[in-house]
Amino acid sequence: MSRSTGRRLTRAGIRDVAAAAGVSITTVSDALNGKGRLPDATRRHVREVADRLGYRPSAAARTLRTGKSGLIGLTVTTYGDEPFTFTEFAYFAEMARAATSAALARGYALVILPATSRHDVWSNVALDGTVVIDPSDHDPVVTELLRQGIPVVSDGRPAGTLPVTAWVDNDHEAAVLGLLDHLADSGARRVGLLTGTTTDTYTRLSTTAYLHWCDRVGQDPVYEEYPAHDPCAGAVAADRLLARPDRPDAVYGLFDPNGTDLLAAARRHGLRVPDDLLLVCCSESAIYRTTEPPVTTLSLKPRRIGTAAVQLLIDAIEGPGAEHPVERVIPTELIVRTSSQRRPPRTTVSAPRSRAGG
Amino acid sequence: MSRSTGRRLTRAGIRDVAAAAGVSITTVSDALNGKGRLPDATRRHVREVADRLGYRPSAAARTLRTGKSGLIGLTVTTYGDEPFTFTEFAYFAEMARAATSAALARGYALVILPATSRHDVWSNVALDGTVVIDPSDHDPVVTELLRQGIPVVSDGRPAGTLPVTAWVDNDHEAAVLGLLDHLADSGARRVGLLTGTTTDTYTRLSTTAYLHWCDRVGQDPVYEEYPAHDPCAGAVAADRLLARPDRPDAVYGLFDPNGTDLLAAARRHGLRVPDDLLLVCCSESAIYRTTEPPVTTLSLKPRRIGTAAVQLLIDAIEGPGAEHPVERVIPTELIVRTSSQRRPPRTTVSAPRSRAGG
DNA sequence: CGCTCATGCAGAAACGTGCCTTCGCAAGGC
DNA sequence: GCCTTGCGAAGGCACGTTTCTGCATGAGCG
Repeated sequence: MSRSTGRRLTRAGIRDVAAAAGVSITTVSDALNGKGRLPDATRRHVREVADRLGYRPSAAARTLRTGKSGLIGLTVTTYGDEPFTFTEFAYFAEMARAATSAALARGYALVILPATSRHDVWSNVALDGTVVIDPSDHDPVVTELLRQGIPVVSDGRPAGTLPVTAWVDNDHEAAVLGLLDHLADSGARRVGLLTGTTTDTYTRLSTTAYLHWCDRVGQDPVYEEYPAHDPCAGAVAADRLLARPDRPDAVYGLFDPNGTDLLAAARRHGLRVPDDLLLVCCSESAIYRTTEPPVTTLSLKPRRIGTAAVQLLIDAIEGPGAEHPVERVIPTELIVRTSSQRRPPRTTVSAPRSRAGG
Repeated sequence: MSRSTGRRLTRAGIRDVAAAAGVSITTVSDALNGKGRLPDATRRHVREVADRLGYRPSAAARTLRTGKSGLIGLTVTTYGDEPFTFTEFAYFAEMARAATSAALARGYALVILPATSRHDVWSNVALDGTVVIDPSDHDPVVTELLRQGIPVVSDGRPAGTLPVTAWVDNDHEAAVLGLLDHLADSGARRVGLLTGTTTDTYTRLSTTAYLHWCDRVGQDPVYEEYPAHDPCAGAVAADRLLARPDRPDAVYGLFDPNGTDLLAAARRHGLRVPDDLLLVCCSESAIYRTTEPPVTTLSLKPRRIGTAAVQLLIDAIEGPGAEHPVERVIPTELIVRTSSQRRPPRTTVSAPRSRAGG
């Protein structure tokens, strides 16, 4: 009745394929999904008819029936109201890219969602699991997802006792300690830090590692803070750091743009890099290969982070998860360039924990 | 029967809310969605019970019933096999960020999908519409989507007669012509081009605009091509360009990293910027504000592109689309810095079509 | 008083799959 | 000749929601 009228108005459904092929709905479903016991002739016939009608199974109906949507959420952190830290630092872009690639390779697609609790949009999409970036201690979104039985993998070790399914992170303390040792090996007498006012785990761990290192080697800490989400504040903070009476002769910048900011500040203050000032910053950008001089960078390996997070998440989705959260630590890489070497370079790439290199 | 057993095994459904509130399913649905004619007392009561049970409507069921998923696809171009151009150039990251933000503001979420026809993953997600980046002439994915009645908005004016719902683009010819005029105004005698071997619309339009300009001013074209997806090839091509016997005294680089590549190449060749070589590149990166010297950049305004594309798409989804494709041209912005000025700077920002600036 | 009409709510039909159950039928063992 | 076995395929329910239709009830009105 109403079915015969909807000829070209609606997309072809599994019923139409069954009718056109002269078989039942079950047979069509089994033939297309490779299930059941059917002779190859029937399978081919059904597939051919389905192709001819341009049949596409309804993702919504399949999701409703099977409970699996093939969608993975990826939270993007928001500073303030509107803007998303997506390209603020190349880290996020690289990580998202790797995560997208890894998800697609296993038949999943990524959905970009805001870390803030935009309730309407979160509950409007059926998620098989979620990757969250640096969740806060008692993140309401994460808690709600876990309550619903949806696996959550965190990029960044959760601070409190947030019961995530798994987490991936670098060993930030070890990375910073190794990097500071490298600067000291290069002849640094007083190492300064350019850090952020934000309270995220990365900033916190890196800063405390710096303070511990200063304590260990008996140096007074010399650091400047600025709101990392403000692209202009970094240049100002770099200037402040180099204008101090206790000016450092080596600086580590926690954020991606700090390298160019510090280079520009050094030029303004008449400081030569690396002769008067040693420089390292944490960055994933390739531009530091061609700056004048090339800048030593600490890479957090966002591609490996993103890939590992998605792999762990899909493993948890497809297999029943373990009781305890799975932990995976990704090693960092210190890419040594001219800016942190007072003597002719010995090696180009070194591991972060090479402490015995006296 | 089977319903009473699934107490905590399954999430609370609308039935459970109805039973707990002592009303019918219809009343629950109407109360939560603000439809129907219900007294406020009933509405509040139902909302309260739903909250108490932690009820979350099933996105899959809603999508199946209403035909709207609240999901928008965003294609990412792939070079070769695996890698996605996501962070290759800051353009994509900025554009995706703005698109995500605009979509979320209107209650939609973005799904990242590969431009190549990964059939399984495309048909596994229910899309209300899609934004495609620079589709090829007869893109099979776009054709299939349009056949299913799904709106498609293109970033980049479609080359052939691809019947997209709408498209957003810059006026690349005008931008390049204005930029070359600016270089000529600054005293350039022979302007070179660093371009790509790829066949995408942006590269093609920009290159032909350059050739037309050369033809108009009576200059022999001087250009070098390289595969834009290879991050190392740009530095080599920049070197080639400056090593030519007919070395240009001004260069425009089509891609984001070309600025640093050309600066490094100029240093190697002993050329001072801007005294011996004027420099402009197309980039969205903030680093060119702090390079030595700061580099003039052409911005394609990816934030406005991404926002406009999503706005047009959602308009097409929610209102019945017009017959003819909607076209929107976003103006570019030439951000003039030291690298393209031989004389003391007169202005910092100028419109691309300022030709009467003798 | 009987008729209309607005109000407040319930019943039930879809939406398009996946899968569990059943069922016919032909062949083979007793 | 009857029961078992296995193959091939059909019937029908369930997933959880939206929404169309429709039934009571009480008030307004001629």
